[in-house]
Amino acid sequence: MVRPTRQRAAVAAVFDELEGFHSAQEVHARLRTAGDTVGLSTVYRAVQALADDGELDSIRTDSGEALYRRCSTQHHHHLVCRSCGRTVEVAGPTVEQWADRVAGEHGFADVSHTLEIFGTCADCRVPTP
Amino acid sequence: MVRPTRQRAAVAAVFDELEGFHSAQEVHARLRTAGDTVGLSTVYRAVQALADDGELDSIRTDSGEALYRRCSTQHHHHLVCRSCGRTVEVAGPTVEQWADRVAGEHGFADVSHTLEIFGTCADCRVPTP
DNA sequence: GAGCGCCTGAGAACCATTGTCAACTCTGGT
DNA sequence: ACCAGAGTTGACAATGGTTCTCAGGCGCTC
Repeated sequence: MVRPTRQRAAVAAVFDELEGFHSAQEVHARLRTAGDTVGLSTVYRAVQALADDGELDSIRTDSGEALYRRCSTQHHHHLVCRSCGRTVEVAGPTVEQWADRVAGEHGFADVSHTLEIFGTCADCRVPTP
Repeated sequence: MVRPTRQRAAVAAVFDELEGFHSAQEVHARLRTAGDTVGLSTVYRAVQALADDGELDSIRTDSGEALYRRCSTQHHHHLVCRSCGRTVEVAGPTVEQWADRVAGEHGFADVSHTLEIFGTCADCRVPTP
């Protein structure tokens, strides 16, 4: 049984306030400085629980750190700027279908997939003369 | 100055022999069992150097482990069995184009992407009666 | 062959993440 | 309200991939 607790609410609240991706460590630090003492383990657990429930979306940085963010329930992918980290959510029915079809053709069932697109966004691109 | 050494050649050779993605740890273990003693640190350095040179491509697993593979001239993705780990290489021109187009629409340049498909292969699926 | 640097490698350090476990706190039944 | 039981918490230890350190090794050039 999942029980609503102060700590869980606190973690969820952080993602309501913040835009974009944030690490568990960051959430923990933020709660600490806000005077809201929540154990680090608890933050990790809460964040993972939220991710399991589909309330948070997670990606990995190049350094292997896990980042989470409040996301829409519908399945989508991310377009991430290599320079400033800005992310755009993109939906791609085409890709979903393609992935399912290809997997099916090879006899794979219960299919899921991960897709991240990286690039340099317009703001970060240096206007080379 | 970059100097060609036995160790670096050994690491590069591993990726010539192997298909798909492999971790630095795995490369190290493989060299060890092959009687080719190369320090773990050196494997990490070699792998990163190769990645910097664009000879290897890297991704992160869900657990945060870094995987590398030889950049084949031909771009493709992987269909991985969750149970036995069997992988199938799949090419998807559709996806490539879609990714480029979507990125372009959002003003992103210099686009790359990672895509992995997970599922349960026919052999591992339990024939539920 | 000699000297200069880059390179190597064993181990320690690092750090995000996960595991442990006793104490705690909801929740439902009485 | 009270109690019992089960989910939760949090300080701390442990884990594991990756990086750092530094003394010694080795390739290159002269």
